[in-house]
Amino acid sequence: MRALADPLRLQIVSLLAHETLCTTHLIAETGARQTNLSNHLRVLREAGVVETEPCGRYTYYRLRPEVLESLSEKLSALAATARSSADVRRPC
Amino acid sequence: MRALADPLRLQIVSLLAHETLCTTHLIAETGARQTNLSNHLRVLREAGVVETEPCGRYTYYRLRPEVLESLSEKLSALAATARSSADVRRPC
DNA sequence: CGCTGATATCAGCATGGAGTGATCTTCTCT
DNA sequence: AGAGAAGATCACTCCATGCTGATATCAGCG
Repeated sequence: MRALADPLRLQIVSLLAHETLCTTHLIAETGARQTNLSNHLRVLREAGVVETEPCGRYTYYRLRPEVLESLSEKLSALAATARSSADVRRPC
Repeated sequence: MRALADPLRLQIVSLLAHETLCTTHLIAETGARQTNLSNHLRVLREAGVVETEPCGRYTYYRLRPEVLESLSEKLSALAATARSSADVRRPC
């Protein structure tokens, strides 16, 4: 969750959802500095949201859909639980 | 996203998914201070994740499943897009 | 009414984390 | 080998935000 909570990181994830890109493309698309982008990409990498594929002197970043899918299912399950226990209320 | 990115707030949401609670219960369950909890509840309220129902001198908090559901669908859509464009790669 | 308990708000402090510039490594090309 | 580009890491600054204590508000009860 925290990895996706930053606006720039969410933008990166949206871009990567459509195509695999390397850092240079992401710099061009987002307008962010290289260092800044590299930091955010590290966060996404350590959270398992993206994976890297070195290709010569470029580094391609690809989204890992499983992670998003898994988070989506967790939220959906929470929502379902909430719906089914809508009338449960602990008395004071 | 940002509203759910905090661990304490996520805990609150998990608790509220099972039953509607008032602030006193949440204090007991989480062990957090009243002020702290009230601040987080405000964040969740302003994000539309929870809604309040004043009941005498108590304030009950209830989860709004639509919001979680909507976020879940957005993530799922992103994952689906990523899957379908897994082989799309912009050349450098 | 005043007291007490529930909850919200305010102001201050402290820390995490985002942004930046400088530097280092590694790859490619000549 | 040397130059230049891609990209990671480091060290630093600074701001957003989480936490706290004090205070305000309001409902219920004697």
